[in-house]
Amino acid sequence: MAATRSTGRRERLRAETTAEIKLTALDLMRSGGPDAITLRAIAREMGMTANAIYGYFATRDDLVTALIADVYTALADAVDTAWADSARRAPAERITAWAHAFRDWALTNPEGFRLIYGDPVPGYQAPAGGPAPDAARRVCVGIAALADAARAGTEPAPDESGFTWDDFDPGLLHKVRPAFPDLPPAGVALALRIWGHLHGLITLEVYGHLRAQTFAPDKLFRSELDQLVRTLNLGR
Amino acid sequence: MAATRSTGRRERLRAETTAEIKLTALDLMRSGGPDAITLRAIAREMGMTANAIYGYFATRDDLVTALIADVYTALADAVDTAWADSARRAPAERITAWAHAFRDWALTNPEGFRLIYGDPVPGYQAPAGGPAPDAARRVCVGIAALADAARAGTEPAPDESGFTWDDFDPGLLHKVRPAFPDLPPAGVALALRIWGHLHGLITLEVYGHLRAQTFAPDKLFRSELDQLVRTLNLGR
DNA sequence: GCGAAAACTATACGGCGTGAAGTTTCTGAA
DNA sequence: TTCAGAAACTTCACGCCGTATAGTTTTCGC
Repeated sequence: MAATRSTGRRERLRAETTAEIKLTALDLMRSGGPDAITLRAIAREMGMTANAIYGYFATRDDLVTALIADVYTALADAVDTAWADSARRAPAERITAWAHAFRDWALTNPEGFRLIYGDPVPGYQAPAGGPAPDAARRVCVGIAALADAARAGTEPAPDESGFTWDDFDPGLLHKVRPAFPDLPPAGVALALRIWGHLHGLITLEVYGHLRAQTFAPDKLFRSELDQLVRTLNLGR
Repeated sequence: MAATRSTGRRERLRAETTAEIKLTALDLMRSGGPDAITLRAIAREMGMTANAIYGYFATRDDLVTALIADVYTALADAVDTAWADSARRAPAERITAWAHAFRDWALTNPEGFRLIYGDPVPGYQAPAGGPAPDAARRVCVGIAALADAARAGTEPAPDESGFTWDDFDPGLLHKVRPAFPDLPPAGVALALRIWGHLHGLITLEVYGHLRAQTFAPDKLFRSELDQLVRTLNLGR
């Protein structure tokens, strides 16, 4: 017990420093973009030496990986919350709420969005399996929920899509199928396609490509959602 | 005349070196990703000093901007060619051809795609107006052509979208409206939405997010196009 | 109180973009 | 043909970066 308490103190300090490093990194990212995440800048900000950080993260990439996981989790939390908060509403409204939560998070945290989905940081190599597969799957499952909610409002179309379970990552299916037992393979495909739709519009907007063409990206996004709801046969 | 010939020679050498710099940079990008584009590496490859490049590009960002313009032009050429080559086919097939050309180019040149649409290079700041607004608009016009081809196959739906010409960049409209005089504002919005759909799926695929979830991204893309053709009322 | 482990610093290396100054090469006119 | 000047290019320097190695200080468990 005494030993536990002692190591507990060390571990607590360690955890605090680890958290401070990540927080400082996120601060730097917010003010200077993902490129501003440098070990030396973090150390400078914290009044340490750059090498001290190596006691907490083996390499800069490890730190970035941890940041991606954290930020991705925050995104997943945001959309999950929107979904849960709209539990009593109609599917069309829930889908709209989910999608708006997704876009709002991205526009509020553009640097975080770029960290997750773009080239995070100069020379960064994502570790095998991706840095935040769990959060990524949470987002996918969220979209599967959209697809499932839609399916509930329409007759089960004959599955002529040609998709089978073998087309999808087992890790994803492991999360999706128990949650939505009636969702067919084509439903998962639909979910991924919807993901692509939203991701594309948001990415173009976050990276400034959309704003070069239209002054009303929000109107465009709403229009997209209207069309989505209509496509899913949820009525307007 | 003599003077012209002389300056002509200097200018020719200069143009050749400029081209060699860009070519070397693209080579480095292809083999090592956008991050590999460094002045020193280019110079090393060319047997010069890094500072010699400053005689041709004022900063590294200027070089990157020129590269983006070139690569974006290559992309625009690729999709324009696909569109032109399918001139005698049905709209549904043309749209499919265009979209496949877009995706094929992206998958064949993932580094170029990331250069255009991602964070091009550490610390790169795009100049005002974007590096390749012309190529970007060419791509947008291409998608407007898709939307216009679709519109031709369907009755003009009452425009309840709420879009007006004021919602769009004049530079874009300047190219789109003369080419497609009957396309309403909602048609431009549709074009941008389609752009978003394709861009999203392709981006997720190029950045590896999609492959983490499905083994059949191509099937997914075809499914997306089927749905697009159906949505546009172009028949199967 | 002490030995060990953990946390942290100092120094160094090579790579990066880029500024300033110096050198070579080419050119167009006297 | 020679020569001033411009253009092309090199050298050196600075301050960034990640990170490896070695040394120092602080802290903890006994």
